[in-house]
Amino acid sequence: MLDIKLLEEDIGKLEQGLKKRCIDLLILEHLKTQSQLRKKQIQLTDNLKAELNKASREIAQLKIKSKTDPSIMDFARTRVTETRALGVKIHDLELELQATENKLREVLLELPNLPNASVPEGGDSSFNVEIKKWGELPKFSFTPKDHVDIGERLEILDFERAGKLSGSRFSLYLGAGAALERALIQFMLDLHTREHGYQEIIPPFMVNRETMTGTGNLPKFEADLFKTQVADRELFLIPTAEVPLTNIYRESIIEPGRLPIYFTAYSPCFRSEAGSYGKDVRGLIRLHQFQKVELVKIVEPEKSYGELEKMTQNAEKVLQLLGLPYRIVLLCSGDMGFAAAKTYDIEVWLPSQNAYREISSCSNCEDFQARRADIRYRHIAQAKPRFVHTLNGSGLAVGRAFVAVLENFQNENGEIAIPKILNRYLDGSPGFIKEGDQLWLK
RNA sequence: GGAGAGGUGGCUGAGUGGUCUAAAGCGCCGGUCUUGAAAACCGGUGAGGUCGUAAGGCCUCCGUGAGUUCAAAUCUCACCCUCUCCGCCA
Repeated sequence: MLDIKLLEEDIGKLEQGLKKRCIDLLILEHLKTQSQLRKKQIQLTDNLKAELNKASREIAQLKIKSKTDPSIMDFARTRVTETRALGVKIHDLELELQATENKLREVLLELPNLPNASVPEGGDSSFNVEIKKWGELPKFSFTPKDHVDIGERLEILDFERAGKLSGSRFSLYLGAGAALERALIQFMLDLHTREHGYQEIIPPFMVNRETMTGTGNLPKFEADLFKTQVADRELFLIPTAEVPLTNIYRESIIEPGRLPIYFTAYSPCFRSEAGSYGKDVRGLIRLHQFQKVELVKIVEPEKSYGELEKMTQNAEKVLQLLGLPYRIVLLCSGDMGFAAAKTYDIEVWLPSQNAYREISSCSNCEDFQARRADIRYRHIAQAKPRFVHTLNGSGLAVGRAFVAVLENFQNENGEIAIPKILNRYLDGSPGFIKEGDQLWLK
């Protein structure tokens, strides 16, 4: 959520940022009108409330005095009658004020975050800027197969049966496939907790409306989510562990010395993928349910951009250790997510597509989510609370890492050389063949 | 699913219609004392909104929402959450 105070304090920043986001600036006029109306209504009702409080105290005094002096009773009754009308008036004004505040909040909740100054301006992904490339692209003396062909031949993936169970855009991992997916998860979690200093969390995979609103998934993107309704209880399946992790400190003030906070979590992620019909329908690339290891940071504002660089490096490290070639792209303003102020995408090389595909997205949301979720901190004891900055990144999307391993490390026979870093998780697992210190899927 | 108890400031906990402007203790901050620290003593100590250059004033917040009343932490209703016991269950 944007800071309404920017309207008065730095309208230029607001205009510039929203323009970069391709938002019609007319909305600002509406906000200004509502904001001024709100202040007037507050002043009016607060003054009347002060009057009411004063009258009530007066009546209390009169009642005490009337015990010794009955002649005051009539006067007290008159005062009560007079004050009654005041209460009714205040009630009406409060309803009006509430309506104004609701309208204001509705608009604010639908406005995206302002892009950081370093973010390139542009309406779509063609304006993204490649800033780094890592690794050698594999050279094949044959036409590389895609992960679906490889996986189904090895009998570690079965999309037909997944479709029978749940419909399109679901996956079924079998045997060594399931073990490989699990090994990737554990490898990523171990790396982030042991080497990078993240605390591992197992969060709820279903959350309530407030939690979804805190990270910015609601109210605007309800159509992207799976929702359950049991009795009168409404719950949403998380589209990423970012949602529960970031909301852990919702509506709280973090005491001095606790920041920075680093969380990592494995979770399944559920996305409706409405509006992506026909896109990536084949295989593991775009599913209603996929696995992901997520990174979340809660930090002091001054440090958030340094933390974004570090977090991106933490995600890169996973690909480096797996030996998978990738590049990093700085997203332009039009391609960034709703809550982000700056985003790096990490894209892994997929031979079957002859292209880099997103496998991680690392964002600094600055105080956008903190303001929505009311997450504050104290720099020192007694200091006035300030909003924290929140960051999130994939570390990594497990299914896509699985795809990248299958496709980059295949040979002509459709056999897969497993990255050695996974040996400790897979050595001895059924379906893996060992040659020297090299594990194979054959 | 059934029965019962309860939700008050950072924490413990008092408060059953009007000096509640929320007691007390703990914690925290500052000070006195001390070579230093502890103890003791003294003082201070929540969040948000709004007006104001400021000092400061006013308003709101006792799980959430609605209601009764001139006046609600306190009374009424609904909901949420926590705990205990029973049932079911991994």
